[in-house]
Amino acid sequence: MVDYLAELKTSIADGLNSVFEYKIDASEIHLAETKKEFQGAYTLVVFPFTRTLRKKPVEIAEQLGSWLQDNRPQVVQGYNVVKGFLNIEVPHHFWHSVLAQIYEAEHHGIPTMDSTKVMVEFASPNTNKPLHLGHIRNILLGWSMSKILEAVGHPVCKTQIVNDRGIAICKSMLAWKLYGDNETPETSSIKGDHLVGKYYRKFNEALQEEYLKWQSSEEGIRIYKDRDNQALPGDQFFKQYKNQYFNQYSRLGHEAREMLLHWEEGDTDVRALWERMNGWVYDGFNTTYENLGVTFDKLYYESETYLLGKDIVQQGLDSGDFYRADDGSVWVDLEDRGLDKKILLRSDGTSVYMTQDLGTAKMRYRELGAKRMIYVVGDEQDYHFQVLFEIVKKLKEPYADGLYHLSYGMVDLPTGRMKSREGTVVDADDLIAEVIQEVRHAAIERGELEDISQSERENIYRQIGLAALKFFLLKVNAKKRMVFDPKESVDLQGQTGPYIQNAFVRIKSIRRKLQEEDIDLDTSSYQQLDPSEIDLIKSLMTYGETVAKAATTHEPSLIASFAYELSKKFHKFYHDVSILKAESDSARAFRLQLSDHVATVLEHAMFLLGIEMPVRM
RNA sequence: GGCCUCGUAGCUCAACUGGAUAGAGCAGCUGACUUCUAAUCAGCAGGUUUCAGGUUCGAGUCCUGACGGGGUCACCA
Repeated sequence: MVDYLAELKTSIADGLNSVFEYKIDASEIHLAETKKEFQGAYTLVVFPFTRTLRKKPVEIAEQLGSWLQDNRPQVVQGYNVVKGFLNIEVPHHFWHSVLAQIYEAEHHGIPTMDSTKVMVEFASPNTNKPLHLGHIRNILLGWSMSKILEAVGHPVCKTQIVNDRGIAICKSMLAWKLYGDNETPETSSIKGDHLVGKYYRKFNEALQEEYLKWQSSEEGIRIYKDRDNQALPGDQFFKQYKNQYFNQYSRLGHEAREMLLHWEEGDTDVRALWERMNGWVYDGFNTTYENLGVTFDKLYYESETYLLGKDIVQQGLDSGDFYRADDGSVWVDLEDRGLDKKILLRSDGTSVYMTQDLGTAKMRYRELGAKRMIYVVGDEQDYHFQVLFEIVKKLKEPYADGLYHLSYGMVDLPTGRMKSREGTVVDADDLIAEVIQEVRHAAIERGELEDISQSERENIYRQIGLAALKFFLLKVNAKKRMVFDPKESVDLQGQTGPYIQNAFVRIKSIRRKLQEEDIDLDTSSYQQLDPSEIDLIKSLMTYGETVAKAATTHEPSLIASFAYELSKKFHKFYHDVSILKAESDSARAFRLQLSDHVATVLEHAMFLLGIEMPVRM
């Protein structure tokens, strides 16, 4: 659909050739949209040609413009030159044909780029506590990325890896055993993941209490006296020492580690408790996922993958890519690639995180046949993935070039980082409930939707609330750290999800008014388009390439920006011209077609973000 | 400290990868609903793009350095 632009580029290339005998491929010509303070639709920057043509920019632009107007009148209606910028005016009949092309285009004009299978991993929760705001950003980014990749032709496998084992869940289990009094989600009516999180907190409280007592015990006093840095005050010393205390002196620490050992040995009781409590957590997570509107195609559990990767280590040793240290540990040296040495097997032969990830990648490649794998993980793990990918390259795995870390920035609060110790972590379930509640309030105040059933109304509140939340998180460049202001996230006006939904609802409302009325579909006699109409068409034309770009750059925020811009232009159009009471039948038909298409594209763009569109609001 | 990363309006974010007078939203002020949904539109105000150099026709964008924030440098995950 961009046929028009292709035609324009070819014309420009022809012009450069005939006027200046300058040969250039049309694909190398870069056109920008003309800024709104100037006349014209598209702009060619002629500065780059000045050097080879040895002419002043204005001369080049003038001669080229004049040639285009004379020799390609069907493409270029007029032009003007400002400094080195050639602004090109497009004949109105082109907008008609462009709209028609857009209307008929398959897949909304999104090009099919690649049909390689790709795996996207976008959730990796620990089972010792509920999901929070950070997980939400992670999940939404991954979900959107999956939809975008599907839109350009990839079969996508959406995966989750559950960190279901380790010391953390043992802490929750131990605390539950000690203080739980057999409490279950049923007896307490607490959501399963929250209940397990409650005991995780309980463990840390108990540990802290125990630690404080220890600090004034004989042993504690002795350790403090013997500290290396004598200048360090007590509270700071003990803060630093906590980890060591946990591992060496703590009774609770000892018991938790015992439990982990029992778990690894397959102790029936421990395993039973583990399965039971993890089961509660999964029920809880599933509710949250359902509320967020996300699903997964394949689940992986760390308890099943944590031993993987040892064969890869062997393979690396055999090929000489890895080496064994004197104490038996296995390492990889990546210093020639600007990285460090990294351990892959401990001296006792057990695997580390990296080993596990190597094994999991290989397993996924075999199982899913995915040569491309995208890991949606926070930027604190940038280095880890850099190393992981380098190792895979070193081993020349067939999927080595298809690995990508979609790294996103942390979510901060206006008060700073979320800190579980300070209780500032924004809980996922609470947050979802709050945005919906906010919408309910606003809707009741506006007195809208009173004529429909309670359940329909609630569904719309849910759609709007989630749109506000999701759009708020997705409009920001994924790589950037962002500030989450709870007040702003429930905003329903301005640059928000509901603003976009509102544009859609307005169109649907017009459609409802039409009923069975006949619409004259002949739009050709509508000649003089309104600027707001041209603006809309120009936006619609770019949808396909926007999606393509979002796919290649792994950047859902591009879709969010697009949807916002398109809605903004629609609201302006809606305000400036009358649709149902248009000045002529053909104007009316034209505007209806245009509006319909805006609705279709908006709905699709929002679908790529994982946001539903209500028909009323 | 080494490496990575970010720094744009009071606040939250854009800026088509080097193009015109740096744009939106929120917050503030002013106007527009008997009209197709005002969850909207129009306007005012708000900037030395952290600072200092450099590259060139042209820099928020590229290079060097400084300052400031964040991350990461475990036989943790």
